[in-house]
Amino acid sequence: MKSKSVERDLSPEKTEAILDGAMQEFLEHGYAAARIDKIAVAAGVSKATIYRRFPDKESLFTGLMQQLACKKELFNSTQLQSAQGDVTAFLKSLANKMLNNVADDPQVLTFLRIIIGESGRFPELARAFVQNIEKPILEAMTQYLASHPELELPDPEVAARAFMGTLIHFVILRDVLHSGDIVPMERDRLVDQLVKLIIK
Amino acid sequence: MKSKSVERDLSPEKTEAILDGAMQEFLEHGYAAARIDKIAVAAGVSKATIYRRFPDKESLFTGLMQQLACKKELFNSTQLQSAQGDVTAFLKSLANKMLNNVADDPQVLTFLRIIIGESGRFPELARAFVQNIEKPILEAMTQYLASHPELELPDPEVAARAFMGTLIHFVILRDVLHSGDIVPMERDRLVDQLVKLIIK
DNA sequence: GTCTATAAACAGATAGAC
DNA sequence: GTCTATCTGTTTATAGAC
Repeated sequence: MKSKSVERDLSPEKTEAILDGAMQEFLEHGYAAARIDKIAVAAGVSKATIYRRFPDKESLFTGLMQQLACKKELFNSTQLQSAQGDVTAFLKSLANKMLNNVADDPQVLTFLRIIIGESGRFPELARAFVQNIEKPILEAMTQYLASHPELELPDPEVAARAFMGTLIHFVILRDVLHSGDIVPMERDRLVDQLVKLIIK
Repeated sequence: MKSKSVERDLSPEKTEAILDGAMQEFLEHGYAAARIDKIAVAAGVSKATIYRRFPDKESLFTGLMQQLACKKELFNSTQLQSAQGDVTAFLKSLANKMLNNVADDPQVLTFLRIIIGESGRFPELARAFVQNIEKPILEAMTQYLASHPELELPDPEVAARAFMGTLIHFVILRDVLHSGDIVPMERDRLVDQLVKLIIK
């Protein structure tokens, strides 16, 4: 009665190693081009050991990605931690934290590529990402903006979307699509003017 | 002296059929999971006929996608055709046209998935997309906003990015990531309030 | 120039030894 | 429970016939 569902006396260390290796391989090559063989090598186990815990390649992929889509740490480290200070300063610092978070971490970019790239074949994965990552951020932003009536925002929810959408679009162009030089935009300028646009 | 570079007396009809079949297959399955076999069947030719014009799978893929990334018709059918009427009405109609364009055409969504999903392995493809699609739209938007000084926009370029970013983010959440029900937002409401946010 | 048939390599999944 | 060796089906790419 101490085993959870299917897993039964399987070495947790190897399971962890497999998930690590799978993450590396899937993030680097995507689903279709990822090789079970490579995952086994990276994890330091045999393929049979992988197939003892995961029925097939697809299960390994979805299991891993669903797990990743819940790790909020990956994204919003600082989720509206302290709504102190004036609104302008707070929004700027929030935007900067979000941009730093992806700029520093290439894995976050790769993760975004996979989520969007595989959203046609793995819609549930995309939905889990939105449910666990995007939705909480949007709701917190809306809440924050709505709690400041002096801003006189006619629609805080749309304002939150504009804020997030502008930043994400910026990241997609600059970092995901490698086009920071094609459509150049100073990061500080974007943040400053975006905040002005929202709160004025 | 009438052949262009490598192509030499190859049936243009079959080349066209191959590109059509390749588009179907690549858009549906992505690069790695696409099968040359399927492309040949869809095009009504043999695999050898494909390999006579394209050295390998990768060339076929990049050639096709680069071509697609130039077909602006796919996207902004109406590119600021007539800047007539008041600014509010014009921006709303522009936003609606953009949203209609992707809502109606699942191929556009699939194309976006591929561009982003493969941007790690095919950075030049991503850059071609930005150069030919995103950049012209952003520049035209900036130009339009800047040509209306009565709006008193401190930074038309950032305003244009906010406008585009909000709409694209909306499309990504609702259509690309299949999450319109998780983070619901009435389309007309978003457009109306977004325009207000920009021009007021 | 195009097709049929095939080569050659590979990848997902498993049987059986330990 | 884990590994080695292998099976089975598949896939890119090409050689050779027409």
